Amino acid sequence: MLTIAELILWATSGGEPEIVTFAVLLSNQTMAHYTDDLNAPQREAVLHTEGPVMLIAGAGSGKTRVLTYRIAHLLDKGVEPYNILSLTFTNKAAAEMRKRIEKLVGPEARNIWMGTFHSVFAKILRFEAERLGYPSNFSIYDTDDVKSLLRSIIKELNLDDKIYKVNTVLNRISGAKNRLITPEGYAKDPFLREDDIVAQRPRMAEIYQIYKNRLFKAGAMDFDDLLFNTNVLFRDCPDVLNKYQQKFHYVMVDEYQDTNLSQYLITKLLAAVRENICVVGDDAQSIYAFRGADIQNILNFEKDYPDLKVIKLEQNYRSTGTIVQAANSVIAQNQNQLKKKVWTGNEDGTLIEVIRAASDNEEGKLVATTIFEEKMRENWQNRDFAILYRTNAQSRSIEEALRRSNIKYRIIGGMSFYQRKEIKDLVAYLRFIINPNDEESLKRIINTPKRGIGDGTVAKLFVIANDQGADLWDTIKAAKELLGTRVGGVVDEFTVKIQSFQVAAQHKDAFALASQVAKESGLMRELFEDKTPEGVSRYENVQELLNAIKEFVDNPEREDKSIGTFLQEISLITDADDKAKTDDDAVTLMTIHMAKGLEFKSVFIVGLEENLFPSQMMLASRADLEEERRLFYVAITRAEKRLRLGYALTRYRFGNLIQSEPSRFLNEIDPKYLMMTKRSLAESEVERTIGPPKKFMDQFNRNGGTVAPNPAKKIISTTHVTSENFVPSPVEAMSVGARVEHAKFGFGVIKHLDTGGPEKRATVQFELVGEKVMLLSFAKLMVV
DNA sequence: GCACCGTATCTTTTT
DNA sequence: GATACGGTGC
Repeated sequence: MLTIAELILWATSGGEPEIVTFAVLLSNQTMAHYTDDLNAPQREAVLHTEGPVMLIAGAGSGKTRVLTYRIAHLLDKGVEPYNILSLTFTNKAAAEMRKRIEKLVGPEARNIWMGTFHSVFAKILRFEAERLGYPSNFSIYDTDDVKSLLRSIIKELNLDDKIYKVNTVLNRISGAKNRLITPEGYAKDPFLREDDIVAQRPRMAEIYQIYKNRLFKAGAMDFDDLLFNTNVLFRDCPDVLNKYQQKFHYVMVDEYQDTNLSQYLITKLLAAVRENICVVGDDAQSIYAFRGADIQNILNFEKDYPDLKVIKLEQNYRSTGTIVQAANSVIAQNQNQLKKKVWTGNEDGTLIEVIRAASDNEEGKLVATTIFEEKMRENWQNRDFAILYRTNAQSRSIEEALRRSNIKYRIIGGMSFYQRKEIKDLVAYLRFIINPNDEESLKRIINTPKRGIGDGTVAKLFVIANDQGADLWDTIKAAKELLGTRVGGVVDEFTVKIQSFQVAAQHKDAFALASQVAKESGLMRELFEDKTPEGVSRYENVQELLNAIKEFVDNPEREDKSIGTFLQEISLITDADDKAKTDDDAVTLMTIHMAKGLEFKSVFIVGLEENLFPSQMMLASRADLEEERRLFYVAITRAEKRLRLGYALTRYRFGNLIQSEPSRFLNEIDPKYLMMTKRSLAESEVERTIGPPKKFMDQFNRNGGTVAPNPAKKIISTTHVTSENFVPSPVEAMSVGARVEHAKFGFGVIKHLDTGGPEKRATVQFELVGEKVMLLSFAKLMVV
């Protein structure tokens, strides 16, 4: 029996008339069916296809479902899939959406233009490269390539690399490109110049200019160029712009709050003719300002399209009431935000647990044991859990603990497959074969495996190529004349080998070519001879790359099987996209940034410490701190059922121990949603050596936070079981010498009353915890 | 030209 | 605790 989708497909591809009617009927039913499980604003968003639409979609509000249905609805209405452009934030999100649309409407979903800004426009640039003077086989430089090139330039200019730090230079250039500032524009900009002069690096503009020239000469683009050059293309070639304007009848942009100026302009240009543009965003989840994202794009949007339809999705279907309200209480502290009320009909669920650990290692252990217990209790699987952190470096201690507890885990982010040295080496060969001006690839392979061509020789060749304006490839082919016969001869052998590969590339498919290169370059032999475990693993990685190329070539759905296309695709793959990684049942570890858009039953946010989260670097301005807070908001809203917040009192950083204080963010959650668990195995030891984490605990107690009954056997000596008839006494009842009971600190005597300040305060000598100063308006004390 | 070793700096987050 | 760079000795 055919599925409805298949029927529709059959009908639309020319079935018999009766069937068509039947299918249309079914199709309408399908519509009715799939709009049935949408709420009113969601349905409106799906059905309102013509004209500009902006969806303000709160966390967990079913945004992906709306986008999926919306596209399915367009296809249902007869829009051709290749007339739809859908831009997502990650390749994974695109793949996921494509899968879901395919379920609804069938295989025609494959022809929708769907992907990240970078991948979609890289594809377009490849078609149109000549218009910009680029080869269509242009290389895409990743961050490592870019840094290496910048290092060379800084060195060649004889600049101090302590002042001109590669990362700083890269950030400056990247920031400029994202705002569409050219090197000439950079040099003229008084603000940029002022910044650079203050920072003692007056030659930034010059570096930018040289960098740009070198990329162009190498036939290479960096990530930012993919967007920058798309803008140049559309500006300088109106016919090309017109072509794509006519092509894309419907444009959709997900995660609109994270677009930068460059991306904003591209979408605006593409949608200018039909204005069928739908953007989806949530200002509360804007976490990429550091990459040039600008919330203003959302505000500008209303100005750009006066007849804009704004739809707000505010009902959260993902999380418990507690989690939603806690998240709201956090984000409410930001001044900059659009008005929006996220709510949920879900039950309140359990309180959010705060886990305090003595050290980062203990934090890992507590997380591991908690996961173990919860898995048993709820019968959940590893894949239901995620551990989120601010920086990649934090994964180490968690990994260690999970390994010891035999809990399977996977790490998203960090070094991806395609960043490994052995992979990059082989990829560099392939890249160089189809683009022999690719300077960075040449640097990588000219002496790999070792063939006696040292840094000095390579530097010499680059100087010749750059000074005389000659092609890099022509230069090294002439090595024999340019260098001595000894080194020149070796370089010559290398170019001959490359040329033989280039010939092979003419008639062999990508897989055959890659296999030949792996073998004849000597890369495989070198790795094969290394019998250390790392060496074996490297050898296997290269095999895996070859397998991936084989799969690429064997895929019948693919029309373009050229090695160039393969290289382009892998250069834009990130670790998060790796499908193999999400297949087995494992706990997920990743940064909060990577977690955006995902959801898990049980979420741990760890490392909630001042200077770590919020990050030290984000404390300077309110805007930065607010971005950190949005990041915290994103983290909280990943959780469906359970949320736990962890912090450690000590942590290794740089390899030496530092003390940390609980994050201010802990104080920003309304304490009525929190529960303090005293799980820490070494708790008493912590108190003795470090003292209680005063700031957070004080406020926590004062505000009436809940302390959970200790799940472990040991009761901490400071825990007090409140009397049955405990009722806090009014402030007037307090007097010096009175014996009082406190919900948490137990019994004590008031030593001193201070009524002078704005708040009445009492100094109380407790039997269990010693002397404490308490604000009477907050502290719950009962006179006994 | 290359292999080895000590030192400095680094950590925010990503396409 | 890693990596990248400079210095040293072969």
